[in-house]
Amino acid sequence: MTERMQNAADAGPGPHYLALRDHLAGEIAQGALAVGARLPSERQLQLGSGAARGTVREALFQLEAEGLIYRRDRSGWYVSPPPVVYDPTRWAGFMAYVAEQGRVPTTETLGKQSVAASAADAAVFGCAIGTPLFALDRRRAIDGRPVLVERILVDPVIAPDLLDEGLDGSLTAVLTGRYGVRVVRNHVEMRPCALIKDVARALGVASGTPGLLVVRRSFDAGDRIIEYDHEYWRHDAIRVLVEVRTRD
Amino acid sequence: MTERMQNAADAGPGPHYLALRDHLAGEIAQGALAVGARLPSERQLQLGSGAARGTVREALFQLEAEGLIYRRDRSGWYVSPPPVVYDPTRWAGFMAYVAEQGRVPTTETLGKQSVAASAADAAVFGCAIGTPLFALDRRRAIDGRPVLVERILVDPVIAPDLLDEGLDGSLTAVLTGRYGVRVVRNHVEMRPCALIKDVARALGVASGTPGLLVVRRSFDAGDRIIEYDHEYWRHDAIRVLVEVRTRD
DNA sequence: GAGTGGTCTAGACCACCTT
DNA sequence: AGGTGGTCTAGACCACTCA
Repeated sequence: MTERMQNAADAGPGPHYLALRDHLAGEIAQGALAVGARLPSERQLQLGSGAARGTVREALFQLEAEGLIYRRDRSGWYVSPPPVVYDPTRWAGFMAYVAEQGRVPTTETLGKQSVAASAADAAVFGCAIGTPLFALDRRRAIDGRPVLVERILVDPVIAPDLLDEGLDGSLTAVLTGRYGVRVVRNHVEMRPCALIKDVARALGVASGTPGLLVVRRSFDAGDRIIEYDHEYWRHDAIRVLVEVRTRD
Repeated sequence: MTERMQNAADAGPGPHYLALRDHLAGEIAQGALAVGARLPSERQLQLGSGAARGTVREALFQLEAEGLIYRRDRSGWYVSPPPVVYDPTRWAGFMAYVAEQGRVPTTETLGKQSVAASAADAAVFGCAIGTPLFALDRRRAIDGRPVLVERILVDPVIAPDLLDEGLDGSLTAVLTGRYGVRVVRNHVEMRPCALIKDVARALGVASGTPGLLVVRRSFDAGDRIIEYDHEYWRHDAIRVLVEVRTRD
């Protein structure tokens, strides 16, 4: 379907950068450029295509936006691995569902600290601005490639010694096992965004790379917020899937 | 949070295009550039900033990727209206949930025809390749601004005279009211994509504009597929929200 | 240190939208 | 017809990665 709707009318000549895009996309589809393979350098593509470097880069940006390739800052362009499927209705934690799909998940804690609640945080936690909250910054990778960075906020009242725990696994498991918390409701919000500044740096991507922002809020039976999580994903690493039974 | 994580370390000078981005983002935040307002032309921004036009365009692309502005092909750059919230678990149809949010939805039928099932379609419908299917192409707008184009496939066996119906409203309503179909399960898949070719043209955007692809499949109680829908959204027009009660 | 992508310049012509 | 964004060229220097 994507192919049918978006590749119709391939006939016309169109811009040069789209011709180069089609050429590279073809090599990826045919396997001449395998998953994870590095593309020729921009200057080599320039020679091969006779275009200016800016035009070559436009073709590469197009493929990046489509999720076919990605870049490692100042290292090169590479063919993207297939995305993992994320189902917010069957939330099992990153480590679990990535492993289930035959991939190797890893988590790295970038920092843990106590921060003062911003106005927005205070609204979510129902506390006063400036109230201390635990903030956990993590980077997660699939098959060694960083795919997201996240910041999780937790109310210290719920997990007083959280920052002393091992936090490279499932945070939900820690909250459940160690603090007896029971999550009964998840609220998940998603939107395309651009990865910039800190986030881009942490993921090793160029600022402005397209991404997906996933905001998760977990609540217990008393509707207390348990986790407030912002995940910045590389947009080509994730596919969201929701399965819903219509209520009668 | 977005602000906290992404705007930290604003101190450094950084690239010129990010400085211009910050300037324009500030004007939008402060309301100096109102929602729907048109930005100065690229050449005017060039004069104001002393940068080359390519640099100005980089700043604009950045803001576009963040969803703050959008372009009308060869007309200009405009401040994006706020997104509508889409909740696949409370699926009520585009016309309904857009109106609920105080916006004005419209639908336009671009074409309706019988097409032969592709290999992918055949797999979804459980039919042979080449089997005739009804295809409905529509464009939908919010407050007059086109936000998505879609192609819906329906099995003629389920709705034999579908193409003779009025199809500018809710298709699900037609299938339910006229053909007695009952949808009990929805399968929704989402991923960032690039809007290219036909889709870009139909939305009046430049090829390569970032978008969101939503694929919906509806099933009845007998697990027969009722609707198979591909929606290509402008990425700044939609925000996905899922609310899930954890099963016990 | 060689090579890579990241940023930037200063032009140019075109297709298309707007008036 | 004039202005807009879309495409393209042919350079340049820089920050960074990698061997």
